[in-house]
Amino acid sequence: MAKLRNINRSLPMQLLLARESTMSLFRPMLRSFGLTDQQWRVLRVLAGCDYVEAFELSQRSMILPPSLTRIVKNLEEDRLVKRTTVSEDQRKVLITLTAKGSRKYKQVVPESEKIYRSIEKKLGKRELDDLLKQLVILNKNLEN
Amino acid sequence: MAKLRNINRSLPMQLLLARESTMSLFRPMLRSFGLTDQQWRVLRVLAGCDYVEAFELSQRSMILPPSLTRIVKNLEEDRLVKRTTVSEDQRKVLITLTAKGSRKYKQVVPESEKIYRSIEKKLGKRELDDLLKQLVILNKNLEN
DNA sequence: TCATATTACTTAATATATTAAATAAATCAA
DNA sequence: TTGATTTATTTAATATATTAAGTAATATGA
Repeated sequence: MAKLRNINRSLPMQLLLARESTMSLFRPMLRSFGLTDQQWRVLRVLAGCDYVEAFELSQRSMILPPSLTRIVKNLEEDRLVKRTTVSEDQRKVLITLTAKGSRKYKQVVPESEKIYRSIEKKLGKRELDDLLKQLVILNKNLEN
Repeated sequence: MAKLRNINRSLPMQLLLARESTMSLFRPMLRSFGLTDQQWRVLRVLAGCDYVEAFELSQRSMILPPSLTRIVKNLEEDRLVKRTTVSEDQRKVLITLTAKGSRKYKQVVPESEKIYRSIEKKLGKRELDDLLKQLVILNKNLEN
């Protein structure tokens, strides 16, 4: 019978496993702040600039527009972000962090970095840097 | 303001991006066979053995039990898999591939390998092997 | 034996992913 | 200028993820 390559030699499966074993270290911390993984990705992008258009936010947080619509709606209900429209182009929606959202972000950052450093310790700084470098190259070479 | 590391230096984000850029190459092919990513992961595990218990299938396909329940139900409706119980322990559910499921699997394998080889070509075989090796190490070192 | 705990899985509730279709504003072409 | 197209986002429908709770079968211990 035609057989597929073993899990250990499957790039998609190893990436899935790696993403999961990594995120499982951050998830309890994020949950303790009442945040989902995706909500944190959104806050993180917003913290880097004054406002972002929905489409750009979608790309930078790696969340497709339909999901983003709901996620932003939920974050808005939690008063962590605010949506506004611009008169120049009324199709566009600008999203910004509220003061409350900014405070939340500042609370999470040091905890996130703490976890990151523990990963660095487990894997070795050089090994981690090397892996990151290769992932960046892969992402560049496979981008459509 | 406390700032988080850049996306390019974030392991979770680079892994997410890498997983996505890789899977986006397989997805259209899987869809053309009427399969979701997760359904394919299930078929793939089942093809490797005569039958699997639900819990083991859950682990090996990296799908949590509640999701697996529905996915197997859908695959069963499509007549690609079959569920049976054993009299020794009536809590357990065994899942097996049907003849139709096995045919589907055999159709997908060569297409999957074709895509895999094109990735190998884009990234270079040595680079890909090296990356895989590092991911396996990461997964071993971070496993709880 | 019988109450208790554990195991294996399912159900439920909420959040997200994916694809297609809809909507509304802006742009373009004749 | 107006009808067609494009752009930006949302809605809809179905599939999956996550966490907690529920159910039924099995194992354990007094």
